Amino acid sequence: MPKEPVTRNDVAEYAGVSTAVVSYVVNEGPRKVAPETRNRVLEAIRVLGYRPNATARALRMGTTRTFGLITPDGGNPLFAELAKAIDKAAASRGYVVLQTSADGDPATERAKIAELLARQVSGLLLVAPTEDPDLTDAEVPAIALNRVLPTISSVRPAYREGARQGVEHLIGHGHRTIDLVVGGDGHSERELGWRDALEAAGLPEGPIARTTFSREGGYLAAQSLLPARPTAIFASSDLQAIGVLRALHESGLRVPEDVAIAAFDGTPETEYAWPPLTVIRQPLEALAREAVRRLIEGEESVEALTFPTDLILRRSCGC
Amino acid sequence: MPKEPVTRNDVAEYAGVSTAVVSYVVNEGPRKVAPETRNRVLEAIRVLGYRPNATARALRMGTTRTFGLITPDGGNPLFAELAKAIDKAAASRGYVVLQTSADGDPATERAKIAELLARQVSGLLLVAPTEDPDLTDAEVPAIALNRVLPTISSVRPAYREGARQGVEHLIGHGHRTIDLVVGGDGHSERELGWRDALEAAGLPEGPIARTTFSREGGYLAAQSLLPARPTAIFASSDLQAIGVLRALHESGLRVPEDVAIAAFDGTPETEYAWPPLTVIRQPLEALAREAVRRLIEGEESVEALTFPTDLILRRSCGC
DNA sequence: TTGAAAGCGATACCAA
DNA sequence: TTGGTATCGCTTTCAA
Repeated sequence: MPKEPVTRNDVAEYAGVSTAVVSYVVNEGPRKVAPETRNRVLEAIRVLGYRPNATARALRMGTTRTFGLITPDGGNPLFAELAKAIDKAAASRGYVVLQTSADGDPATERAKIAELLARQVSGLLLVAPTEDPDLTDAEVPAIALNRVLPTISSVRPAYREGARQGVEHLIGHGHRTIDLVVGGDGHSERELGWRDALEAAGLPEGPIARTTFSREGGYLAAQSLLPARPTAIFASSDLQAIGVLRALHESGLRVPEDVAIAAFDGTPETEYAWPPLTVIRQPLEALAREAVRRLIEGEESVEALTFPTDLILRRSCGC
Repeated sequence: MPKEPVTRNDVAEYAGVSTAVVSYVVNEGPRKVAPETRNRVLEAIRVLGYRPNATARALRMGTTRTFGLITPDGGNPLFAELAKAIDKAAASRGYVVLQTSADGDPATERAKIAELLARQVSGLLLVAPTEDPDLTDAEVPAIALNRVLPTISSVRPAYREGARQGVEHLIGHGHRTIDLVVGGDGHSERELGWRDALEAAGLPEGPIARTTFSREGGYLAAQSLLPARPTAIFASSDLQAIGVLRALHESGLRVPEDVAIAAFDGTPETEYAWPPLTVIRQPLEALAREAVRRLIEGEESVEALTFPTDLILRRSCGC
């Protein structure tokens, strides 16, 4: 049964002081309060079960201490992990996170951004946004994660270097051709990293299968690659690698004996894939912390900062 | 560069009307506005790029149209899927969701609840809470998902019937013993469903391995079960089943030829496990919709509603 | 050290 | 049909 909310007025009355004093006590400033008065107020707060109204506070202060977070798909394990890291980083600074999915659809994305702006979020975190948002008359800092945009600040993993490292590792196992399963628009940095490694080793570019960033995408891509008998495949995401694994199993191919695999991302799912996947792990915690820091500290640099990845060796590459 | 926010006053001034009229136009009520005046106001809104301040509105109206969502772990694929479904259900009703993780820790859970209450959420969604929250002097409706609590409303999958159905299916494949890998406190409904099925078939209870709701938990549990040569294992969660699979693969056991498996939950990950897992799928969308509906419509029933699960047959059971 | 009061932006009643 | 204004709960300046 909903009860009447207890306000600062009730507390003031109960303690026999003015509302200003209650405020001083609650916020420990900006004026000092006599210890005895302070105790009366504290007692009143306790007895009445008073909880300051953050909405009123936000209106007065001009800040909600709330971030808006938009991902393409909250169900994607990578984004779920990233969201969790962001929540943690935000919580440690006293912020909370309004999280929502945009389904990778530009129109939905715009609508969600508008909704979050109307709610006066103190900052916007856009994970892999589909387009450059129009924030010109927004009073709010924004940062893109895992995608570089012209007009807003961004942080991302060192895609190119990470991919290169993964492919180099595969090459180190003696493979002369490394197939690529890649998502996105064909200008991905992960693809460039794959090229870098091949070129550095004087190897020709292997076959490329372009697809979506999903398990099914990886599965279909692998099916298109298999007739040519690949010996090693690099996948641009975990999910794709999982799909690749399935295609290989169905074909009776052994991993890593017949085909070696490595993938970008490194979500927990890969550790329990069969065989366990060698991955380039995204530094999600570092990305989250830096993004939150920039938002809070109002760092306006549009410079796209990059965070180093981790190569995690497991069975799928042949190690 | 942060700009000055445009307020309703600016719009009123620009349009040459009072602030009340702006409000009438924005909210399409509660008073009628002459078409011509209305157009002037709309024009002003457009030109100035006015966005109503939801914080002020919330203060005035006494509702934020925001839900608080607490899960034990945002990184868990099941909870991520559920959160996504909740976001969708909430968004369709004009609500947004403040999502946070409590790490399955009661103290953290209490702190997060307090934080969300202070922020005046319009409702609280608690996924698998660790304890019965003290909401006695909160003005807010709450609902538990996937866990029944004495003092608050709840919705959950038909754990017992679902588990029973899964185990029955395994029995239908001719297994005379069904091992159980189960998480939680030992009073789980999933365990009861397993018993139901065994009893109905006149079969003795198979071995039980109690562990955590995680991949690693399933892995360790399976290792403890394997020496006795099980022919079928039912896991109380997807994650555990994934861990079981790994243990089986490492032992060189074939699934489903040597050991059949079925599991509760049905997250997308199971479809791409090797072999694909037969699962009891939780009706996440239905759970989310009902939870949101109850919160919005203020249904105070403490009755614990249950939603039917889906048995999804894949390779791991022997089908 | 404490209190009175203005003001954050929006809603909606009461008058005009 | 439109406008003036009290109010939501809180913070903080200014005065006492």
